[in-house]
Amino acid sequence: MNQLLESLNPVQLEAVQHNEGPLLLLAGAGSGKTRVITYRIAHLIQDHGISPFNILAVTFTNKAADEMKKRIDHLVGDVSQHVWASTFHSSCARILRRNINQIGYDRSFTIYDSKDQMMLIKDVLKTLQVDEKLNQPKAIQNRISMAKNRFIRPTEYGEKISSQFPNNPFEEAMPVYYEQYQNQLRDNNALDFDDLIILTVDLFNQSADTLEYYQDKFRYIMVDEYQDTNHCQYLLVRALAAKHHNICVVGDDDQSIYSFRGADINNILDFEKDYPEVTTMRLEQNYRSTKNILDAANEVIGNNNIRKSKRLWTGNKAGTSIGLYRGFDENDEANYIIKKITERRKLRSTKYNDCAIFYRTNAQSRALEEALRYENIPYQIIGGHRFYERMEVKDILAYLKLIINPADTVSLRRIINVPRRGIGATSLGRLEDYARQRRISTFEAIEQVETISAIKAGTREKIHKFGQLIKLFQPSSSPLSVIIDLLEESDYLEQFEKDGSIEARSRIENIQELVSAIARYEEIDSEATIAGFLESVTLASDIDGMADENDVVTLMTLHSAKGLEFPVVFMVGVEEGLLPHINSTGSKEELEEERRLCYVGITRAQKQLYIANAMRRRTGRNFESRVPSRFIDEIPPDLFDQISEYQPPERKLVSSFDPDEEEMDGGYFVGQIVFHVKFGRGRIARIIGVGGSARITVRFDRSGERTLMAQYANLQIA
DNA sequence: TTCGCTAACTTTTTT
DNA sequence: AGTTAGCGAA
Repeated sequence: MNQLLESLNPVQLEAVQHNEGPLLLLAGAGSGKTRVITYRIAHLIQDHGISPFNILAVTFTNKAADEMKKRIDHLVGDVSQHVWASTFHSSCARILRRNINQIGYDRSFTIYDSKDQMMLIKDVLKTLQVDEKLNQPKAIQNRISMAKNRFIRPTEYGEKISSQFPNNPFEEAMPVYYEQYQNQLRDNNALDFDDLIILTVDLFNQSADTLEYYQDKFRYIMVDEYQDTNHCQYLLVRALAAKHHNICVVGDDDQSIYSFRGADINNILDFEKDYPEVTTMRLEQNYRSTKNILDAANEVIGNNNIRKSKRLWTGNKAGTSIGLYRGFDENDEANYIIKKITERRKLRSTKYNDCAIFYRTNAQSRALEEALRYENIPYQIIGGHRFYERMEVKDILAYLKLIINPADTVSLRRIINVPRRGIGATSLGRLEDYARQRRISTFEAIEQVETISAIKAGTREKIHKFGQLIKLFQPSSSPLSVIIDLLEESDYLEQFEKDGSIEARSRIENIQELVSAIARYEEIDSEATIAGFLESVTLASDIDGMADENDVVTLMTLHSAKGLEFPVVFMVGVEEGLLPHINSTGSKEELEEERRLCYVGITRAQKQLYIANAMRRRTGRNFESRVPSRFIDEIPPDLFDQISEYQPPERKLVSSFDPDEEEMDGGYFVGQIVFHVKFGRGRIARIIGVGGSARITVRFDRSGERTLMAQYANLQIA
């Protein structure tokens, strides 16, 4: 251990050796904070005789937690497995599985992901007979989540939030929606993501004994990525640390990128106020990136005002210049990246593995994927359509959820007629009416279905059979045996087997993959339960599924990239409207968060950074002209390679898009002969504006002058 | 009453 | 691309 300590720089060493009392560690990007946290834990265990049972380390993703465990294991060996290293959500789920009965929930509760949540909100709106167009479920979901993050209850919502929006019918209705939603959750014995945190805080508020138990258990607490905690998580940490004050939080206000999820940057800025006796340390030496890359990052983030002032420095050499490319469109942008990857692979033995491509929105991955596939470059995409959100996977998971928690009507509704059993919306509605009248769950109504005269006898029998199917399985049986029997008994696969299409085949493969996932889970966990598997699945994050051992290029959003590093980084779509995103340029705060996002992207790069954008980009049906991001202007020009731009080929480009799309291109010119479906042949007289919104005036042979919108004109070029 | 087909609409970031 | 509303057929 002592030998290990020698490898730390003075500040890192000081942080590792600071054991008692609150510690605020402001750790810049690439400053070795994970190293500090793991060494600190190892130091506590080995040199101070602290029991690993008394240590809680909270990270942002399960992957980060696993990584941390691995590194602690490396330092101290097997005892490391007793350290609680997990995410906020997983830790809380674990606590609630033990103690939630103290606050009136059943310990077999189900955790709803955001899709389940959405179903429930839609159901609430339907019951209240509210128009979904005026009161969008997504907006409601957002409001509720934000309220929960701020520890605001349905009863307090009106006073604390709605009152700030006078004469806003939507805001005024919110308390009702929120309350109904929460009631529904409770009736279903279900918790959403935010409930995991808020109910743990409730538990601690209501039971002093339980709180004290966990305070004493977690005498040493470490929170990573503290800048991304929300108010509710702050309350949780504060409660846990209140007795012993051995709380070490690590964060970087410059990397706070989750305010849309309720992250409160004040949690880090105000830590010193909460704990007056706090020791604050700054890790400002960057070990990750070349000087050029770090200089670019520093210059960009220097334009933010709301931050603790600091400047990262590095002893690393300047390295190569930053590549900047302005492509013709998203396909050209993708081709540039592929060219660079292939080039590097040939010249300097860069592996695919070393390369990552970051974008602002998931939709941007499409063009990149197509290009990579065309060139046969192996890649993995993090996020987007997650495996566990695939329709067929969710169906099977819903079966499992219903087996362990029959009160879960969201899952019940999902599968009662999947595969088709001849139980339609009308019968289901009658079943639910019956349940509502008797104040029983829908599943209990199924058990009494023979007595429901409103449902036809034939359908009653079908519903009864469905009930029997679910009751066939024991919640306590081994997950693997249950899923195998379930696939057999439910005839679920038959619908795809009959189909035989590629799509159906891939669905069957996905279910097989789910079975193997359960098998793997059973191998790892000696106390495997269905509930445990479902929990690990629901709380898994995109990043958790990332494989670092395969030689593939990795694609992900800038948000997902946080905490990672790659030798070669490509940032694409660095344009106004995308980064900063169009929806986040309303306020100074939002814009600064976009800048931090850009900063996070830049600082992921170790050796080489490429920044790319496009002159025009396809948005839905149309093309839009795009302007380079203001963040590019914030990088000193001398850090860039010679700036390259799309060069139109001599002859007309044989493009990869189909002719229909080509017409919506701004590639018209005055004097051009064009054909219109209705107006026939004509010559372009004037063009006002650019891109899809341009107005083109055409002098038609038959019908005279007409002005058309470029995007709708549908002109054939002669 | 259930089911399958077509057409329209939407995409910021996520535990 | 994936969901959803609406319509006609079984």
